[in-house]
Amino acid sequence: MNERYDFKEIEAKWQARWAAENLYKTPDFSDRPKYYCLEMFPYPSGKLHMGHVRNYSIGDVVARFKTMQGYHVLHPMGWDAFGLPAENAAIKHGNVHPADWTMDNIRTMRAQLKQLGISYDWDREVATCHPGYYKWTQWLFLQLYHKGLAYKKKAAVNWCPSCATVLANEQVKEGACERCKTPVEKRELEQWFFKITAYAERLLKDLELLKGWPEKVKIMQENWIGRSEGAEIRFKVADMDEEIVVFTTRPDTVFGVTYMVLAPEHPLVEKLVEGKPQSEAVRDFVRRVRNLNEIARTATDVEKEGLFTGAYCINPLNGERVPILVANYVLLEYGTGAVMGVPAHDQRDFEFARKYNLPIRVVIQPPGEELDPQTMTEAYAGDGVMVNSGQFNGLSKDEGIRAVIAYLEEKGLGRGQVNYRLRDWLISRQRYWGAPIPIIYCDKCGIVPVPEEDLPVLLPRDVEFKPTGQSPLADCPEFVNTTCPRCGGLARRETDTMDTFMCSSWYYYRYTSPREDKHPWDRARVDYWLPVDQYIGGVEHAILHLLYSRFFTKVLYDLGLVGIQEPFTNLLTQGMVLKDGAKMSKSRGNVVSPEEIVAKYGADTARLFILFAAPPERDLEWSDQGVEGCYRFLNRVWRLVASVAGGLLEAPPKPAGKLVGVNRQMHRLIHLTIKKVTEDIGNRFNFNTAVSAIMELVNALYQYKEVPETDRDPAVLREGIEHLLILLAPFAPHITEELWEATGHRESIHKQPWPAYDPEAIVEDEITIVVQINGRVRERVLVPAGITPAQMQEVVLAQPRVQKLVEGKQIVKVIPVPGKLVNIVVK
RNA sequence: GCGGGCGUGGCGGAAUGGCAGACGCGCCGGACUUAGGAUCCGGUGGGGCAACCCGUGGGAGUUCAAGUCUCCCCGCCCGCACCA
Repeated sequence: MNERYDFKEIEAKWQARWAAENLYKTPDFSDRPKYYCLEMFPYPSGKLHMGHVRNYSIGDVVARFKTMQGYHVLHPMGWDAFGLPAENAAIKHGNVHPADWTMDNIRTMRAQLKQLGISYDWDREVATCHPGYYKWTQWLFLQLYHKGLAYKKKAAVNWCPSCATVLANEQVKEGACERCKTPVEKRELEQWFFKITAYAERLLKDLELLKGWPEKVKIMQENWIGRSEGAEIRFKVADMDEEIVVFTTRPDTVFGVTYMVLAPEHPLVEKLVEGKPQSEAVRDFVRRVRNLNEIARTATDVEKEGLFTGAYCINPLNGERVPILVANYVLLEYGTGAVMGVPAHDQRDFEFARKYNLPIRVVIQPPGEELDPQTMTEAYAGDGVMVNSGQFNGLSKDEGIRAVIAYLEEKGLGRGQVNYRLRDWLISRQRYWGAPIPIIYCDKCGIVPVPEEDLPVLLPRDVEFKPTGQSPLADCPEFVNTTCPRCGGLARRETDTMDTFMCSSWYYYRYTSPREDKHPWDRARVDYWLPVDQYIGGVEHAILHLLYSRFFTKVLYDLGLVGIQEPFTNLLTQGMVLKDGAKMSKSRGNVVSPEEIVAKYGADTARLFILFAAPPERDLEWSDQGVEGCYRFLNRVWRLVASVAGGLLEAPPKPAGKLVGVNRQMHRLIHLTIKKVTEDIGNRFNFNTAVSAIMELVNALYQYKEVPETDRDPAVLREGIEHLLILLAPFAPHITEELWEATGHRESIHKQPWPAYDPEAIVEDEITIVVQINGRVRERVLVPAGITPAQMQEVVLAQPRVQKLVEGKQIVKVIPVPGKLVNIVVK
């Protein structure tokens, strides 16, 4: 065999052979237990970046490992292929069509994935921009529509002026567009929504089922859903036939209400100020606040500002007249857009009241303390006893909450209420490169869904991509003009397309039957493969994609289309790939391209480094020298195996009889390594320590090779080399396959069963135990392995060195830890 | 502000409450060599000639024993952010 490790030749050779032999093709069903290993599919942005390489290397180790363990593994790949960058490229360069741009990128990135040697079943590849796929995205939209879960409404929505489209709440980070960081604006638009809020409680509750998800992701979703319990209370407006409904988590403090605040956009504001001397000032204020963008509007450090409307409302519990104000700190979108002001027991109300000299009334007295509104420096939100609250005096906070709610319900003044921060999912996008929303508007019949047999509603190819703020499809008469499916009259198509998160909310079902054309998927196959056993991807999708996918799955369950309630049993969120302590980015100029690394060192080195440099959840610091180290290691493996490849298979596959000395030690290490690598991959996904165990095995095999041939057992050497290759195979599939062949094996290493360690092999006759005196290591003793704690103690105390050290001291206690150490406590 | 995570050699990182620093990088020394930035072997937390002592962000505590558990503090990272 070749003296040199020629990765270029080897990797090309095996990639071609694997493809020719369909090594990674997955039959639809099998008697073996199934395992669905899925990595988040990429947006085809151009070329792979290191984050992709990390994601897919991790997934590949898991898929290969599970396959070798005997599972029937589904490991597919596809493309989240609709989206803005394609369209932006078309706008920028003029002559490139988003479809062509996308397909070019897919070709490039598919080739790159193949170069990495990832074990995908490419026959199952899907692309969300393919009509055969988005037909079913549209079909699913219709199912939601028929179920009343897709609806159109006019609302103040997040508008990104740079992307020239609306965004879902989830796509707004710190008041700015998640994609381009442009501050978002509010626009009143009529848009399509999915009623995800109808599933808020289930999405929250079922987080408990997700035992295999990181706590962090579950907490983020929990916070995002933002459940809070309280009450809705109705305040009558004085001298007017109107009422203001507030949501509060503290109905026990209603007697402490000293004012009422409305959001500037609250629909009642105009009515309240009409004809009042305050009207102009209030209108000015509302206008000013509305013109601010989200960042300026919602930053916490913004000074609270408010104005009196001139109107009053009536506290339903004590009949008091309280002034109604408008203020910038009240949000229309949350609760009812109105807040009762209880300065004594809410910090925001407290600050606001101090600023505007509004009265502060204590209605909860903390234990062992007397709150005085004059001297208070902050609101008291804790538990205590109700005071100044009429019939409720003397109750605790929690008793008060229950009692007030009961009273409100009895008198018809309000009711207990659960509120969520989660809003409905806005799915309309004023862009071209997405799945058209399958809806037709007819002057006679109104909103008419496209009949299922007319799907897909195809995207027209020739469209002008001007970013005008409305969908480019609106300027395409051939697309817009149609006939009403109901009355046959002239009608217009919906021109907005769907949020691409809709496309990615169901792709993991499609992989099971990617070319099915009568249904979105084959039910038997979905029932067989789903849920995904292991999902792997970046934590940036903790809310967006993962929440939407959970929502979709629950809807599909309710529609009877799937039999599962949660799509992803186990989730692994991989850390970022950093260079010089920062995320790789073009603007920072610290990008390392996978292409260059693969060209210089090969795919096996690239994969190995990425898996070795850090555990998968943690951020990974890129190191060129670290890559060199992994390359050196593979060369070392190459030379080791090359030096013994010749007659390796002439030895028996495993040693027979009782082994002694170096042979026994080597045999033992082989099995310890099998144990460690199996546990590190299988139980904890600690690939870095698995690799280091394999490195130790290689170091030991080098030593063993130097042992004179007369003292060496060729069966042990064979066992060591073969297991080294098998254990390394999921990490470095090409070099191990080549060496496997070079040592005389006929069948692919990737079809070999994962080895089990022999418990007999790892037992020891003698062990070294540590002797501590007052917790400090003072001696080591070699003892028989089966020694009892009492014997351990005896042996240790008999050691001359121990006797010397405890001489003249009193032994207070001796603690033997079986098989490990003995600690002697002396005074 | 709230929630979560992290802090260990020169660096990436190992350590079911039981020998801190596995493995790799870097560095130092040696071997081979005309030469090597290839390869192989050895060394490598700090102090001390040594016995020993000191060391896991800082401080306290629990324990025979703490990187690991508890409390307080400091620093960095991530998420949410006036959510009533």
